[in-house]
Amino acid sequence: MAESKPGEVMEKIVSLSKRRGFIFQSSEVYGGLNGFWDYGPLGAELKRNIKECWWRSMTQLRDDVVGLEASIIMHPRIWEASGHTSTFSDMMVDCLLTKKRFRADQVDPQSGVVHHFIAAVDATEFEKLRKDTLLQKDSLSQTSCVPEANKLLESIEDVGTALSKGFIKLKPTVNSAEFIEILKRLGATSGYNSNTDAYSVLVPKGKPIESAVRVAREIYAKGSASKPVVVWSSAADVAGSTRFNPENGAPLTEPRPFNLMLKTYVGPVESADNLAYLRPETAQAIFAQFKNVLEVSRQKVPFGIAQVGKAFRNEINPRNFTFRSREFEQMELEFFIRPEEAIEAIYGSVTKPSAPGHPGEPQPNWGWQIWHQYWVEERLRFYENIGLPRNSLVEYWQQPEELAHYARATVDILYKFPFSKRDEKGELMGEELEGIAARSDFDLSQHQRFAGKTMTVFDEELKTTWPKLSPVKQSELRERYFQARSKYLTKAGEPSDKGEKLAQEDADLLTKGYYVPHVIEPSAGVDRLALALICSAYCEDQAPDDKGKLESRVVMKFHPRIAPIKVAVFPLLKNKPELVKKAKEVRELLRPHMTVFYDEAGAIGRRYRRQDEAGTPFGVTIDFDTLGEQGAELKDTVTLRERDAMTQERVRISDLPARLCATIR
RNA sequence: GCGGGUGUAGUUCAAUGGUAGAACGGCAGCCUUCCAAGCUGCACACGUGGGUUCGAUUCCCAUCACCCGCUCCA
Repeated sequence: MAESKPGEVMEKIVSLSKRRGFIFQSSEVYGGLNGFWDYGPLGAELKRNIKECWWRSMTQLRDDVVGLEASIIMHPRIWEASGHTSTFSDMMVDCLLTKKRFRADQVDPQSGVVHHFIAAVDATEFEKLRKDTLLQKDSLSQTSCVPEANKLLESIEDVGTALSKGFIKLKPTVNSAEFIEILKRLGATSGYNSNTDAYSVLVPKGKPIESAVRVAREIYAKGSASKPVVVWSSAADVAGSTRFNPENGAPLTEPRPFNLMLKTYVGPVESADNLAYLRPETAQAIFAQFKNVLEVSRQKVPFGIAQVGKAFRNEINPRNFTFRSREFEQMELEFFIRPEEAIEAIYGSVTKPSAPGHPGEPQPNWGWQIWHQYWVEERLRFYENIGLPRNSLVEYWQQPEELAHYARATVDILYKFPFSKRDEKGELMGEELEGIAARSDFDLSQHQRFAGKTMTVFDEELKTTWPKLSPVKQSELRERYFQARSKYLTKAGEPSDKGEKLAQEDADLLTKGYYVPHVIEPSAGVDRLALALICSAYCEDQAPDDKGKLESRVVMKFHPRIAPIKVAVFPLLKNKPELVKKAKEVRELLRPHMTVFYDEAGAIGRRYRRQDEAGTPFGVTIDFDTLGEQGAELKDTVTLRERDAMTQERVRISDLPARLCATIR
């Protein structure tokens, strides 16, 4: 990473992304669309490589994980079961003064006196109006506003001190709606400026009206009037109101639904019956298809289901280039494990983590904690394997208060993006690339309840082991499992008698070898990873020009495994047909094995530099030696140029495929 | 969602109330025996919509987008 100012690095990366065809703004010719991005030729290759690396390491190189590719639109009930419908459609209110946002159901009810304000006038203008009216000034009479202005002032109690108090009180006989009408007419005919919005402010009982006036003036001051004099109309006692900000008594907006799922309609009719959502995460499809996959894959718990696919969230505030987008791609694994009661029944004990770091090859008696640790370490290895240095990553253990209610533990893997916040020591804190969550049996249990279909697995080993346990052990394990199920059902909102009954049934099932598996979920963002790899690869260094003078060079130091183009093939000169012919032969030789880019335009140094910006790790140049002009021993050898060190090496053409394939796999 | 800033070729930047230049990049050609050489030619831009004006890329308003700070991030 180049040592520039933080904002500048990001700007350079954004501009290079466009210049070289990594990332474009979506719908750019129409002015763009907030939160959506497209990948150009190099970006598309980069993303493919990321996904392929992930897929290979998660499924093809393992025995215990299989794949799934589910539809983006699923049954709406899935999102009820997962909790997305309710949490995504919370009613939210905003404080009109501080703009702070609250969940409507979490505002503490307040009691006290509500002061109603119906308008505000600018202090300077009000004073001018008052004087002009008293003096019957021309400016008013010319627009025949005198009667209006007179009527306005007559409606007010104690006009003289209104300015110093900061508020106007209407005479009890005055109709406030008529007063507003006069204000508006004055504004329309003479340009007299006022704000006719109404606000109410709550103050505790016994507090003077001035404290309400102060809050009201601040609210009006955010509008047109810089020094507002507010118009007070009435006050009333209230009890248990949730319409005011508990912190300052300022009014809150009407509760507004706040749904972060993108909606669509299935079928041609836009009715509530047809409402569907674009999935906000890919994980739920895995849970919903759990039984089908289990049935056909000949897998047994512990095993996992992996999926790569698009997801959509109607983010409030897309930010930081592609980092927070409304359409994005996820790579998720749901790894199903036995509940600890089953492990203990079968193996006598449960293995827990004993030391930090990778715990090694999975063992059948591993408990959820060690499985969780295993996946954290596996994922860190993955990132290092595709070129993110360990010191650019942060392993962050979520604090208990940060955990989602169903999660037992979550580790975030963060990458230190240039736009990351810094801690008090000035170190980049990092932004989330992936979360590895231990989610207990929450998800499958939810779908079991909502769909009314069993999500249990049958464990032959458990069934045969259980009868051999001592009655004491049996009842201990059964009780623990009952308690766990009972806790879940209570949290899920089942009435206590029904919850108790269901938990007893679950506990009975355990003794017969059935249980709902628990799950460890490593969930990563493809686009975030692509951005991290681009940021990590970006590098400015010095390279000599053809006269040996050092010039700055931009080079994308992608790991060969994920580099969009693996090798570029150049004839040294393009006007020598023998060189061109040979170079094209080399291109065809390599093409079946990797992405190859052929370039014959311009000087050779220029072509190297072009590939440096694309992040192509290798350049192969065909020269006159290749043709055998310097003798037979150099015939059919080429220059292999390495991107980062710019070193050159003489390599036999026949050795090239194996040589290059070794580095890109 | 709030506040501030910015929108001119692919990129980075100029200039201007009378419809725009450069550098680099791109393409084509010539040349060129290993790190952005040279020469010739070509293509490409005032984010969008209103308003003011005889005339707007320029001034005003709105909108969209991007950046920064807050807010939010199940």
